[in-house]
Amino acid sequence: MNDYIHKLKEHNLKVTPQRLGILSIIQKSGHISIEELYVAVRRDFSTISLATLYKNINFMVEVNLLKEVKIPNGKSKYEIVKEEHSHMICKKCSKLEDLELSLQSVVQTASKKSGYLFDDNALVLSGICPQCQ
Amino acid sequence: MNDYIHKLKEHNLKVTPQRLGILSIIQKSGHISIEELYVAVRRDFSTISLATLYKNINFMVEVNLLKEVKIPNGKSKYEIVKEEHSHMICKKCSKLEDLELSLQSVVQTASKKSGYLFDDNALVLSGICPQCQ
DNA sequence: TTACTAAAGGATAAAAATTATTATTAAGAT
DNA sequence: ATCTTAATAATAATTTTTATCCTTTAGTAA
Ligand SMILES: [Mn+2]
Ligand SMILES: [Mn+2]
Ligand SMILES: [Zn+2]
Ligand SMILES: [Zn+2]
Repeated sequence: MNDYIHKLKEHNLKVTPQRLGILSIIQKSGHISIEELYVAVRRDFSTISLATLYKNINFMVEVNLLKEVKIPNGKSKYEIVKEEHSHMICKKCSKLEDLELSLQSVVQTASKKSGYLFDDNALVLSGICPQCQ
Repeated sequence: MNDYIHKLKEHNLKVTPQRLGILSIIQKSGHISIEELYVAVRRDFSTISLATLYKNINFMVEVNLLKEVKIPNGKSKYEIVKEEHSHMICKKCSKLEDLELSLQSVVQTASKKSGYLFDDNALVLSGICPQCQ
């Protein structure tokens, strides 16, 4: 059936229709902001509370089911956690896309240079997408 | 004298004591959040309005005198614009540090792969700093 | 220097974003 | 079917950011 059920239970979160609805919309959209998400979720759950949405987003981020993507000069978007990846954003159309890119050598260089032990990274490249060029 | 005077005039912003104070504190601190900045600025300008602070930060970001650094799981910090660089943040002590690192080959690879034309990037590596290890 | 003008500052209200509270509902367990 | 606890909805409160409006001041030019 739905994989979210498993993921939720895995993290000791009860499986509610609201949570499944939220996750399904985030999945479908790829990346979505809180406001966009609220509008979308309300199409399925007209009475859902904004507080419920915030609480769930926060929970899910805490248990690593969701990830916040911070956008330069823009509002954060949320996505379902998957393999580590970077992002590209188009300055014209504001489209946000995934980018699979190995940062291994960069991270290794950084670690050697600084003495830090890194276990996470966030890279957003900004520019103009092919369609907008 | 002070280099900020030149930078402000360059961007058609009037040179006020408040602005010089704000810039001087940001410079000294390296990276600073709005709240921290407000506390610090009020030591020099006890009556400065929070609105003035926000307005100035926004202006200065717009004219590229300041840059906002968005931190994963944390509040944004601001810094004086300088050469392009990346950042490292320690998950234990929350210290934020600059990291000079060439992303040229990564950006080039990304561009080839995606067709985007990139002119900006934001990379934050998260981990444990040497002192906290 | 003085006077003028537009921009900037300060006080405050308003708006937007997020979190807290509390009574009701419902998921998961027995 | 019942029970217990967590989740939801409604709402208030808090926090963050922006707008308004009046006063002050920086920059300019007599
Ligand atoms: Mn993504
Ligand atoms: Mn920096
Ligand atoms: Zn585009
Ligand atoms: Zn540390």
